[in-house]
Amino acid sequence: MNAPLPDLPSDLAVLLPSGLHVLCEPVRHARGSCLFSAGARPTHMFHVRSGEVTLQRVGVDGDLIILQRSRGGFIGEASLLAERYHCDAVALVDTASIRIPIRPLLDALRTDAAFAFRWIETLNRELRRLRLQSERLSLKTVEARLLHLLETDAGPDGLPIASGVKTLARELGVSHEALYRCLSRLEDRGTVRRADGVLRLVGGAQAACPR
Amino acid sequence: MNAPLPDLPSDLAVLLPSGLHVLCEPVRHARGSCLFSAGARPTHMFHVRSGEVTLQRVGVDGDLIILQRSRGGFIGEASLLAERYHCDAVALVDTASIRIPIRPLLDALRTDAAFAFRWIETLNRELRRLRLQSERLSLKTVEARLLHLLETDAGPDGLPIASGVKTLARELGVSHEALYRCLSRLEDRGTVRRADGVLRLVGGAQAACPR
DNA sequence: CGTACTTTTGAATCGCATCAAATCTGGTGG
DNA sequence: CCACCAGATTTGATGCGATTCAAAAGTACG
Repeated sequence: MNAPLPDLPSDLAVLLPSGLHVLCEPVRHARGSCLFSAGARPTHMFHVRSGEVTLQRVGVDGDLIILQRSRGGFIGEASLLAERYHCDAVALVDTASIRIPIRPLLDALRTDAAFAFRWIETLNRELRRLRLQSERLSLKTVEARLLHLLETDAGPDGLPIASGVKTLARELGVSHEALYRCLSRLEDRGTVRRADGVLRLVGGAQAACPR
Repeated sequence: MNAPLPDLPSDLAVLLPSGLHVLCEPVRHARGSCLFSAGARPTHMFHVRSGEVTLQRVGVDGDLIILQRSRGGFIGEASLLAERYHCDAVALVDTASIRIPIRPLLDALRTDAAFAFRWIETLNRELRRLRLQSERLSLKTVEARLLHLLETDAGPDGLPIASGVKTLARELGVSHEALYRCLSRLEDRGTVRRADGVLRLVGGAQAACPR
């Protein structure tokens, strides 16, 4: 009975079949709140519009592992078919998302081949991103990992780090002290510039990195 | 014009629509040969039946990075929609696969919603596997990474390492020397047993690892 | 039998984790 | 407005684990 949302963003409007448009709901998440928690049964799929969300899990020793950081796009696509979430989704800053109920989403995927194909394209992008993350984590030094992230993940405006360097450190799988030291070294050397919440690679100094 | 293959394995026969069955071709790859190479245009999708294949890429410094190791299942799902392969697929041992031409596969995905949905399930499994790999690579010690791999990737018969420990080392993102040392330490301690090409965790000694 | 590769052990070095402490920051309440 | 607190940022010192280089022993294969 919702009125059609005039503000459903165009990327989502194109991706989703029109039957689902009316089921989309904008949601706001305060900094620190969970979009969902490990163990819960998935009922909604979230599409992050603004803000920042991490998928994280508490490791064996109580240390926090960041599986994914998202500043836009779907979060937890892999949970679409799962019985339970395998990790927490936490808003690191105030975040806006659009949520879609999973049941109708699944029904649409089962019956609408064109939509299913667009979803496959989405999943493929996600696969490539995860490949890059694995590649990044297999690098051995903090500097190499950071540069790899800047080369593969930063937009033309650089890499937003509104949620702080400590989060970035966990995403790179290093201690925040090591990352702070690496950052000032790179700044001294002029390779990287840091300004109000954005990291930027300076110059074409980018070490050639395939794709 | 091929005769229907009497030996199309049942998992593939169930996944693929019958129209594609006749297009499937068994292929054999000698140890060391490439199923495909970075830069080439994807024409076929490969499903590994036996043997072992890695997706690998040469890093900036000429070091080899293993993106994925497969002992069965599709290889390079993410390349289905790509213009070019982004990495090499190399047979580490003599390998048998079934290859399917991509064009008809894409056509089927576009029009057959049920098949597209089964493909989405396949991609979701792949996503979860890659998440586990990222989680593994964010662990800091060789021992933790190896145990994580054994807990998440080993079957009831243990983990086959027919292709050698050096490959395993690269998959874990560590030097082979470090892995050899770690292995003998774990064997001395009785945590792990190594026998003709198979690694096995001994006892219920598994450090509780979620999923 | 020789070649190529893997497996194994040793020793030196390096980078990072860790612990500790000081400074800076934004936000809250008196 | 100021005092205060929690968290982020920064710097320093220490130890550990992994990398790296080196070399020897084992193994498969032609």
